[in-house]
Amino acid sequence: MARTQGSHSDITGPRVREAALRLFAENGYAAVSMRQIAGDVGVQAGALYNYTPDKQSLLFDLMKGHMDDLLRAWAAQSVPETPQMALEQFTRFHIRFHHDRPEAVFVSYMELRNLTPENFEVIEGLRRKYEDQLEAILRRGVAAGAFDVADPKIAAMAVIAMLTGVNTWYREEGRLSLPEVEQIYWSMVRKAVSA
Amino acid sequence: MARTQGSHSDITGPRVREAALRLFAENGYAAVSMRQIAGDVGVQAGALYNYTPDKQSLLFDLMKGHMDDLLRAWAAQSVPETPQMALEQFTRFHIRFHHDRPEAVFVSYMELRNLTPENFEVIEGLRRKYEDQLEAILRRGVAAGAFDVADPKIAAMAVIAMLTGVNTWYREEGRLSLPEVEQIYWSMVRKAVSA
DNA sequence: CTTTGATTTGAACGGGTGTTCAGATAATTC
DNA sequence: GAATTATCTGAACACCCGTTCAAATCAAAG
Repeated sequence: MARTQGSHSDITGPRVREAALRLFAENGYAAVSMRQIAGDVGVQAGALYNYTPDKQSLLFDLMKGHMDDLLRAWAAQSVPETPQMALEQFTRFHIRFHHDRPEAVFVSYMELRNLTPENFEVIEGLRRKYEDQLEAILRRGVAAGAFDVADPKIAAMAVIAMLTGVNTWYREEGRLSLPEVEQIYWSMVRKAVSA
Repeated sequence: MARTQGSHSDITGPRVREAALRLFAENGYAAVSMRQIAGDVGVQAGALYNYTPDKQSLLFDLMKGHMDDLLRAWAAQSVPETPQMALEQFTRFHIRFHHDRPEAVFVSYMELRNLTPENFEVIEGLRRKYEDQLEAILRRGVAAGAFDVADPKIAAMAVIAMLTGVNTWYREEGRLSLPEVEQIYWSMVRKAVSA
């Protein structure tokens, strides 16, 4: 018995990635077995190897895909006129984008140490690229006299850490809507770097 | 062959916890085996069970110990006169305390999902207790007209996320000393919640 | 110096791991 | 409708897992 009715590469491939993402987010990369992922897809473990060379590549592809999505979505934004507007755009963009894909965010932040050194370098490079976007905004604001931060690089790290933290506590059914959260965080970010 | 010269419970016990903490921080709870921990201590795997009933308790005890240390150290501080001074105290305390024990911090934030539900509840309760300390400071500041935050609870989460982020990038050999980092973050925190 | 009790070993338990692959099956092509 | 190709199964590979426990060893007590 093999190949149940209606099965296709185009269907199984994405389902493998979806199941892996969900299980990695829920239980952690090391705690999830290929057999678990396969079971979730409704297939035997061996079949997974039609879609990934190994477990490590599955993790890496998920994280790389997430970082690519992030940078692509950011690059697709319009360029605001002032540093102040750019910072507001970044704040709201970061909160929304991360809110929309909590599993990918969680995996990308938690499973860095389970990447091989080479794969880690790639993801780390992409992350730095994203951080550089905010740092550039802050530098422009300082140059224009709109912001006052002692160290733009560190301020960028601080702001990103603060914004990413939303994912740890925000619940859809909670007392605040996402726009309200955006507003609260934008207010804090604006003041934190204000001149 | 058993029990090599000079071995004692008082020595092996702490060494087990130290090895477990270091290995959990480095590779993650699920990826570390009892045999690895034992090997690090210089003992066979079976001997570990003189010091912990099981692997889960080892993780829980490390995390519980860390949270207890945190709350005890915070409680030992003097109570400042103004909300502004209290916030500065919290900011500097958090950065220093977390800087001093990066492994315990890392494990306590990364391995929450590897706790049993009951153990998770305990750790989560302690964490909330700590967050409540900051929230109380913010509320007092708002009541006194010194701070302006739309939502003290969320502001507390935001500040803590920002401060804890220091651990992800700070390096002893980096270009900034810890007092300098404290100053930069205090400046941002102060402004972020300012009236 | 013997006895006692704490400490550790080493082997075993049942079970799970990532990965490979020949053979079976189903969809597609001619 | 037969041949081809993509897809999947099921079993096997060598190895690692947390935990238990009788037996061995060592430190301390009498």
